[in-house]
Amino acid sequence: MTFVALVDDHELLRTGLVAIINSFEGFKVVMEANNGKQFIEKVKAKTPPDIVLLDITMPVMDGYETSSWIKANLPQTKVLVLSMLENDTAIIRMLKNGARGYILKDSKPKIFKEALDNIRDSGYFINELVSNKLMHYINHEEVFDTDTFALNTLTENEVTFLKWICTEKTYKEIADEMCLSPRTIDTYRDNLFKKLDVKTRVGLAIFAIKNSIVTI
Amino acid sequence: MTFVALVDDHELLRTGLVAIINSFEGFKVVMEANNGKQFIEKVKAKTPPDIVLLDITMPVMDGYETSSWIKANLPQTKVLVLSMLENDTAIIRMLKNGARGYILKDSKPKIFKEALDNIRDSGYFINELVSNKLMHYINHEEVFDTDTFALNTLTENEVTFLKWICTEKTYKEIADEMCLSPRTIDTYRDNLFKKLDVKTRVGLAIFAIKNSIVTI
DNA sequence: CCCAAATTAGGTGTAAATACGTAATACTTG
DNA sequence: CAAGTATTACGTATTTACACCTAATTTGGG
Repeated sequence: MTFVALVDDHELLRTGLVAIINSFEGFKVVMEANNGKQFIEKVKAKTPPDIVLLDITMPVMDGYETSSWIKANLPQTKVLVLSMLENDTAIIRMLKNGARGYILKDSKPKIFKEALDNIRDSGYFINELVSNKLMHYINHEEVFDTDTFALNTLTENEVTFLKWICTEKTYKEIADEMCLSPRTIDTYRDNLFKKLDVKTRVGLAIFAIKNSIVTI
Repeated sequence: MTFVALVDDHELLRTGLVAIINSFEGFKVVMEANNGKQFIEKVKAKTPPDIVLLDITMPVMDGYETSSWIKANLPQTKVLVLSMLENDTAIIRMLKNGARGYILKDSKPKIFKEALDNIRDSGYFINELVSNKLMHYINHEEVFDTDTFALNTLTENEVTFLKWICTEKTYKEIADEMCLSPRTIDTYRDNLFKKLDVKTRVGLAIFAIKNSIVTI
C-alpha cells in the first residue's frame, strides 16, 4: 500500500482527490493539510507518507518552501506537484526543489493514476510539461530559467521600480515617487533591460506581472 | 429535493463537488457537463435542474455564454457561479448574464452549503464579493464595469493590435505585422486610449492582460 | 445608388523613452 | 586605510511614443 498526503488549501479539491485516490487500488490518503506548515506539524507525529501531492499557491508556507523542506527532511517521501500554474518558472522551481512530477489541477483522473503509479514504481513522473523543461535544460543550460535566476538578482529598489513600471507614470514621475533623480531611474531601467533581457518598458511590465511582482 | 447540475471542465473538482453536494440534505447532483455546450445538449433530454453550478473558464462554451443561454432558455434554473476568478470584470459580467451568486473555488464547504440554501430559498446568494460590486453599481452606475463595456466595443483589429501591444515591437513594426500603415496604428492606439481610459502603452498592455486578451 | 459611419491614412509638433559614455558618492572587505 | 563594488547621478543624442487635426477610402443600409 502506498500512503499519500495531500497538501492544498482548496478543501473542495482535496475532497475530490481523497475520493479518487482512495478508489485507486494500492493507494490510500493518510494525511491532509492546508499548507506546508500544517503538513510539517502533522508529519512529525506520524510515519512519513510515500507521496505528497503538493499545491504551490498556498497561504503561510507555499509549495516551493514545502518541497525544499521535504527534500531535506523526508528523503523517502516523493513530491508530486499539483498546480494550476502552467508557467516555466513554477515548473522549474519545483523541479529544482525536488519535485518528482508536475501535473495540472485540471488533469483527468486517468493522468492522476498514471502519475501516482509512475512515481511509486520509478520515482518519477515525466509528462510533457516536465520533459519539455528538461529538454530545454539539456540544450540551454546556461540560459535555463532566466526569470528565476534574474528574480534573485533584483535589488529592493529595482523591485519597487518594477512596480511603478506597471503604472502609467512617466519615469520622471516615478523618480519623484521613489525620491530619486530621474537619472538614477534611467540607470535602473538600463540595468533591468540587461538583467531581464528586454528592450522596452512593456517588456519590464510583463516580466513584473509574470513573476508576480505586481498583481493586476 | 433540489436538483443541481455541475458545469465545469475540472473533473477532479467535480468529483469533490458531487460528494459534498450529495452529502447536503435536500440537494442532489443530477447532471454533469464539461462545458456549456455539453450542458445544453444534456439538458434537452431532461427536466432542467433547479440550480446550475457554473464555472467561467471552460473550453468550447464558457460560463458567460452559458449563463446567458440559461437565462434565456431555462427561466426556472438559477445559476451559481463557481470560479477562481476574483476580478471585478468576471463577477460583474456573470451577474449581468443572470447569475444569482458568485463563490470562489477555494471556498470552504460551509460557504457552499450557505450559497445553495440561499439560492434555493431566496433565489440569490449575496456574499461580500457580490455585494461590493452591487454597492459600487449603486454609487457609480455610469462608470460601472468600464472594462466589460469597453471589451465589447473592441473591433477585431483592435484586439489583434492589443496582442501586439504586449510585445516589445515598436508601433512601426506592429504596422508591418498587421499590414497597415503606421498612421493607422497610431489611430488604433489613440482610439484605444479613449475607449479604455488609459494614457500609455503600458496601460494598454495591462488592460489586455487583465482581460485575457493575451496570456502571459 | 448614395449617404453616413467606420476604417484607414497622413502631417506636424512635443514629450517620453532609449542608448551610451562618464563620474561622484556610499558601502564593503581585505 | 585602500581598493573594489554597488549605488546614485549627469550629459548628449536618437528613436519612439503620444497629441491633435484632417482626409481619403471602404463599408453597410436605406
